[in-house]
Amino acid sequence: MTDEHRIRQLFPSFEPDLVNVMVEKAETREYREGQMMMRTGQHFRSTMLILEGLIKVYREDEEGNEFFMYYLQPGQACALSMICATRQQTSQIMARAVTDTVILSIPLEWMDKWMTQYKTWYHFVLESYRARFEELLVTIDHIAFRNMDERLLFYLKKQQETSKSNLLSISITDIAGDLNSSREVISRLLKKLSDRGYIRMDKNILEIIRLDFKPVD
Amino acid sequence: MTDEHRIRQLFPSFEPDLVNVMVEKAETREYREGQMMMRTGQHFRSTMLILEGLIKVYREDEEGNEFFMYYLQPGQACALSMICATRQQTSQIMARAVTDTVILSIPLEWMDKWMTQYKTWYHFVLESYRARFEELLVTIDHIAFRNMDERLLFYLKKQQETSKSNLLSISITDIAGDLNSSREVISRLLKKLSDRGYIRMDKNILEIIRLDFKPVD
DNA sequence: TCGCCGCCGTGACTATAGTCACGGAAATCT
DNA sequence: AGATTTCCGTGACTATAGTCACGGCGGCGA
Repeated sequence: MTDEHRIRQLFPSFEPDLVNVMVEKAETREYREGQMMMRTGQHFRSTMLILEGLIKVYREDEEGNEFFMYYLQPGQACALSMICATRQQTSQIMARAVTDTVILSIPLEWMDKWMTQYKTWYHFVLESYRARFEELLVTIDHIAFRNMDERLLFYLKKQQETSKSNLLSISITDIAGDLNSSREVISRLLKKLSDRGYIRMDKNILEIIRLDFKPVD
Repeated sequence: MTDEHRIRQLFPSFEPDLVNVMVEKAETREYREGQMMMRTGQHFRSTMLILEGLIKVYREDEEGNEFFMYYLQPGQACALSMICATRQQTSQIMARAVTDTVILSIPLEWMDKWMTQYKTWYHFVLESYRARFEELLVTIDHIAFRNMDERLLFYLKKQQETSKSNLLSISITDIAGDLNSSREVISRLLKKLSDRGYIRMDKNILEIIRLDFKPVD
């Protein structure tokens, strides 16, 4: 499939002229599973659209604590890179390829020019940013107001949506890392969820049965 | 002082043409101390620049828990209103005037037009958004990684910067609300800070002595 | 086959923060 | 002045989550 085709499919809102110039000016870049794509303090010289794969965006503090923020999937863009790029600022987040990933890298001078030139690009950028902002707000709600059990349910729901499957093959240790908790705590909570019939755990596969109800004690 | 003068002073980056058209198209609006300026779920039909006063922006969940996010001061803008306005989305945050406040209200059709027309406006909008985004990231760091005592210190530091004074006249109950904690907890922590010479508390005035060191046990 | 390693489960303990109950001090109202 | 309200401090208790120590299990390479 040509790049042009792929862009049209993943970003249907883009006007034809924009797609054409994008094919010409942007460059595809590939990352292998597990590779770091962005580090705290790094400067952007380009922004990126995701064509293939899955990217995990997270925050890390000085002591090395990680905190999962959100995934980026095909058809989405790294909002932070877009804004930071225009202002020549550094990022405060980390991004790692979860699976092999292909992105479209757009040099910041074009990113900037297109904003005034293509309405669809302008709207895409703002909407990307707004969506991430909302996502952060929801995240804040959770860590500020919710207990671990609710946050775990929400996390599983997101994983389910992202993978489009009820069978998750994620390790308990990883979940604990994503939620900035500890393995033991998550292990116990999963047991509780399992007892109540929300999930089933067999070997290292976690099956989601229903996440529609809040856990009540 | 004329509006034009005030805009020039508070937003020195704006190009002269922009200031002129802004004076013509925007309208000033006033809010009294304590008045709500924005509610969850409300639609924006305009964006706003702060000319005078102090606005508290916070998040509220279904059960009425409040969580302080940041203050908006003269020379700043409500980033969320800018983006939501362009996409006709609703807000997920609340804003209340802390003191009597004057804002410049800009209908969204102009806000949108100026983005392509005035480079300085375009950069202002993006930079406002980026700054708020960073602020949210820092907030997430704190509630995810830090304990209450550190968060309290950070909170006091912010209050100090905002009020440009070492004497804060905020109640303990309010601090607890802002940090989504409880009065008793904050009371105890403040006592600890006071014992260690970071602050002094006399009647209902809190004097900040030094916030440069981390509290160690 | 043996030993190592990564992942997991569990009991016991600790730390942090939230809750409850109470009483005191100061301000405000009538 | 007396009553009411608001804010504050404190001790005691509870809940939630993090930590420690240990042992089990399955995979995998030497």
